[in-house]
This record gives sequence, structure tokens and C-alpha cells, in this order.
Amino acid sequence: MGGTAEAAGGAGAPARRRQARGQKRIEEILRAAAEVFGEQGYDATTTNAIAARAGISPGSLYQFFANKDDVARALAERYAARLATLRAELDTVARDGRDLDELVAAVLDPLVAFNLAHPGFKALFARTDMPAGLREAVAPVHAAIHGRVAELVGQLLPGRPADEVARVATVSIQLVRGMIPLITGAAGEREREVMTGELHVVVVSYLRRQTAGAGEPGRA
Amino acid sequence: MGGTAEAAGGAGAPARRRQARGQKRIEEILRAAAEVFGEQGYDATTTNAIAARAGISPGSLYQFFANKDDVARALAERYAARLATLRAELDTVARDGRDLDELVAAVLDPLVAFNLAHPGFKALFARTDMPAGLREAVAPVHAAIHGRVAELVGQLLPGRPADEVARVATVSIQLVRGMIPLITGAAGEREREVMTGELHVVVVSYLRRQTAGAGEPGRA
DNA sequence: TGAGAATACGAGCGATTACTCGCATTGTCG
DNA sequence: CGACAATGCGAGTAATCGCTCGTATTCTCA
Repeated sequence: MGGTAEAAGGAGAPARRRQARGQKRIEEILRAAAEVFGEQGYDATTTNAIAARAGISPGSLYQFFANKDDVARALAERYAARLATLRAELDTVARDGRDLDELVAAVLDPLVAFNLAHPGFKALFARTDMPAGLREAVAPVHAAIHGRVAELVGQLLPGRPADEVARVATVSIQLVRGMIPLITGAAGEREREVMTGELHVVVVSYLRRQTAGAGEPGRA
Repeated sequence: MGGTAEAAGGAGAPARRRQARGQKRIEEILRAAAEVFGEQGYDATTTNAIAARAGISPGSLYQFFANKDDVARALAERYAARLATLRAELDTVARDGRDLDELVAAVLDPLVAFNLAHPGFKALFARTDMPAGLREAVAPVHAAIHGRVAELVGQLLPGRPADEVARVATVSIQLVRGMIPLITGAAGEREREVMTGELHVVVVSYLRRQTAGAGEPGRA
């Protein structure tokens, strides 16, 4: 989880023994990084700014992280771990034979709440064009998220071929990624709720069309 | 339209007389910028790279554009002009009382084709987090696009309050912006067609739900 | 307690980038 | 042709940024 500092080369990394102080620093750095990423975006964020926000020197940051991408990777993995705790609940809800509305709400509501609680999340995941380093850093987490969504979609569309399920999952994720900025960037609480409702409508409408068993994908 | 070079300060700009050679250079610079923006993204694109792609020196670029953002602004306006030519056709289609499928197709198909033909477009418009300079540069064009979509949505949802129409337009645009990378980044022609179909399904499903006259927006 | 490891610092290095400037060339127009 | 403006060049400049390194401090543990 916490930072692959000092050479990601898997072979002979001695893996220095962290002190409690070091673990605390890592937490502070990641918290600071999340803040600045959320405020400025990934590209505009400087490592010195992260260090300053964390109240440490630039050199200290590099005691724990190999480079800027490594900070992003660690932060992404941290987010993935937090999201993973939602998984159990989701599976439970999915197995209960509720209607689509409740199912989608059970997924979207915690997800929206997560995005509001962690402003740095969208800076790492909700971008359409990423610099190469960032893309590689978050790729595994992206894949994990897609896998989980595909599981849910698979339960929703039983008997569909795997590539179709994967496609519906990809599109669903993209819909959420596209709408999240409208929600997190909403002017007030009221507008945020309205936009969250719109996201709900969008996803439900799309999935309903899929469950309706349209034989040929795409338009008539 | 073509580049606000040399001080955007509105007052006493002498507006130098362009020679034919200069106009040609401006075209070449914008073409080069569109290419590099499309390949590298806005942040990663350097002004020197644009100049090199255009086959000119860095200094010559600044003969015509005040800075990097100014290039983006000029390119955005150029795109806006091209898109404006589609407007007349769209209005014609909209007034004919066709069904929603055809209407959406009439909007989306040229739009997808436009994105495929102009790879730099998405670098300027399909981003969720933009650096401040780029946001300001493309803001007017964004507003213009939103206005046109709102017109279409207004014809589709007669009698709805303006803020509702505006919201449906915003969401629709966001759906397209979110899905475009899936289409332009598709592996082959087949996948691209499939993803275009999915975009069509998404937008039609969403709009159908809106036209169905759901009294309260959002979820039940 | 003492030795070695982990943590901490922050000035500054090397590389990159947006942009400039002095000067040469080409076009315009009387 | 001659004067002036527009175009063109590309090495160079100032600023920024990711990251390093020498050194000082704190912690661990035998």
C-alpha cells in the first residue's frame, strides 16, 4: 500500500525498516497530495507544493516516494483499498432481487459520497487524457474497478457473452466519470443533488435498455 | 477569428496588416497545433513543438500568437466556425417531425465524424480538468455549443422551464464528452462503430426518459 | 550508551519551457 | 528604386520543476 519508495526494481530492494514516524509521514504526504491534486489537477501539482502542504521539505518527500508518479500510484492504491471495502456491501445488494433503481442507487450513492469526501480521486481517475506516467500508475486500479463493475453487470445481464458485459461495464464507468465533475463542481447542495439524480437517470436508462434485451447493440 | 496576436488589450491595438504569407502561416500553425494537441494533449505540447511541426522557428510563431493559450483560443474558434456550418442542417432536421432516433443520429453522426477528422478537438474540449488558461480560452466556444444544444433540446422538450432545458443540454453534452474518448480511442473500425452505437443508445435513452415527462427530475 | 539506520532539511543542480530580441529577408506601395 | 512594414530566424533568457546531496538530527537496539 504505502509507497514503493527507492527503486521499484523488484530484485534486491532491501526494503528499509520504516519507523512509526515514517509511516505517519507517508500518511501526511498522501493526504497533502490528495488535497493539492484535487485543487490544482495532477499536471499543475508540483512535488514541492505537496511537500509544503504536508509541512515537510522536498527532500523528505523523496525519502518515501521515488517520484511524482509514485505518489500518484500510492494514492491510487489507497483509494482502491477504501473502495474495496464497499464491495462486500455491493455484492449483498446485488444478490437480493431488487429492482434496477435500488441497485444503481446502491452503487452510485456511495460512489458519489466517496468522490465528495476525496477530492483528489477524480484528479487521478476522472481524466480522459492522462500523461503516460499517471496512466501507468493508475492502470492496475482502473483494471480492478472495471473488474468489479463487470461482475455486477454480469449479474444484471445473465447469459450475455463476456465481451458484451465488459463493454456495458466500460460504458457505465465512462458515464460516471463524465458526470462526476458536474456533481463535484456543483454550485450548491441543491444542484449537486439534482445532478446526482441526473446521473442516476442516465445510468438506469442505459442499463434498462440493455436488460430489455436489445438483440443488436447500438441503434435500430 | 484567426489569432488575437500582440496584446489582447482591446483598446489601441493597431491590428497590423497581414500579408497573404502571414495568413498562410497562421493556417499552418493552427494545423500543426491541432496535430500536436491531438497527439500529446494540451499540457504536454510545447510551443516549440508546434513551431517545429509547422516548419517554422519559435520566434515566427510569436509573430502571430501572443502565447500558447492564444493558439488554443484561435484553434477553438476555428473549430467553432466549422461546427457552426452544421447548425443549419441540424435545425432543418429538428423541425421535421422525425423520431428521436433519427434526430439524435442527425446530431451525433456528424459530431463523431468531426471528432475523428479533427483529433485536436477533444484535447481542447473533452477534458474534465483544464488548466485555467485553457479553460478561459475555450469558454466562449463552450458557451456557444451549449447554446445550440439547448436550442435543440428546447424544441424536443417544449414547454419546459429554461433551467430544466439547460440542465438536459449540459448533461447531454457531458455524455458525449465522456464517450468521445472511447470512440476516438477505439482499437478498430468495428469497435468504433460499436462504441458510437453505445453513445447513441445512451443519449437516446436519457432523452427518451426526459420526453416521457418524468414530473420530478432524478430518481423516484 | 554508542553505533548504525532512519528521518529531516533546504539550497541548488540539470533539464525543460514559454517566450524574447537583435537582425536578416521579403513583400508592399508611392 | 526606396522606405517602411511584415515576415522569418534561432540562439538565448528567465523562470520553473523534478529531484539530489551533503549534512544534521532522531530513533532503535544490542
